[in-house]
Amino acid sequence: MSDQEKINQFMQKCRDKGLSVTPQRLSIFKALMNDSSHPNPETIYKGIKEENPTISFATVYKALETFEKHGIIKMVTSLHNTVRYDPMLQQHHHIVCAKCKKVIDLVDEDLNQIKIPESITKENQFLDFSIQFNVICSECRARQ
Amino acid sequence: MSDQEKINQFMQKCRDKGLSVTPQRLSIFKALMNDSSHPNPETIYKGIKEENPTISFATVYKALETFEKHGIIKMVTSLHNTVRYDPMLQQHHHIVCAKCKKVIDLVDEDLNQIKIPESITKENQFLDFSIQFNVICSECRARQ
DNA sequence: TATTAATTAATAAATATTATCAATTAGAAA
DNA sequence: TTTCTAATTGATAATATTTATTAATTAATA
Repeated sequence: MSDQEKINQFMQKCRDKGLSVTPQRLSIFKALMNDSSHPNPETIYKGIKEENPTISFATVYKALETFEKHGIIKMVTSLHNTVRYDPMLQQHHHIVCAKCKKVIDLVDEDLNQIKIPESITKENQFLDFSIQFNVICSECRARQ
Repeated sequence: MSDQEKINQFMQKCRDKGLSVTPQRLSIFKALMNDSSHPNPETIYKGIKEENPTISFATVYKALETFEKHGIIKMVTSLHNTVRYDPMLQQHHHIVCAKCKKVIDLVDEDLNQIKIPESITKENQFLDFSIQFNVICSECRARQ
């Protein structure tokens, strides 16, 4: 998809969701749309403030939150708010509630049998893997 | 494994790694060892300060970091330091460097075919899943 | 073009994490 | 058991990240 197509799609999504297309939001989206480095708000802010010297850091934060909430971009780090620890050392997977951030362990031998792509082991020192299942838990679903 | 066996194993690991077994560390480990809620440092701190009223929050932070570094516990949130965004909406997976926190996208149709365990879909509203491959990337490995 | 609700910029406040350092203590050695 | 030393702790300051507030501005609709 060309840049222009991505931009058009972005603007269409905003209209569909009732979001204003502001120059700030467009600038933030353009900074992210071809960036595969999974940047954080600060990196995006620094990347656009030359072109957009009056933009506020809080605007970047809020725009990214808004885009995510409306499914325009994804959050890599759904559990970033605080570090969380797990005493279980054996391989297992996590069921994560997107609302309340509850994390449930899932031990499942079948899931451990995934074939690790060679592209990973060729380029890197492989350590381990874990699957994150994103859900809305029954409590949160009931609460809606 | 009984609680006492877990504690003995913990103390043995500490000795093996040259870590002192302090009352504070023991208290922190005991709070975590049977806790499957994936707590954060604050929750652990609150849970033990009644028994251990002089313990400092920074001690809890540091002990947890130390345990993790030595493989005694696991961090659920290896990318918690800041929120990070991704413009790619199609299903994909992430290769994460444990050292530099670089995240590389991996689109792999085979990996998308995992059979979702029924225990997940029965109890929750399933949204999606993503596999995180933890590695040490070639740059970080070269740097060691 | 005028109106209005949404958005922005600036900044303060709140929250989370890390660093510093003097005092204390665990574990090794005598 | 006591002494010694390096590691650890507690207290707190510093930093980083995120969220809230609010007056001014602006995008989108009529």
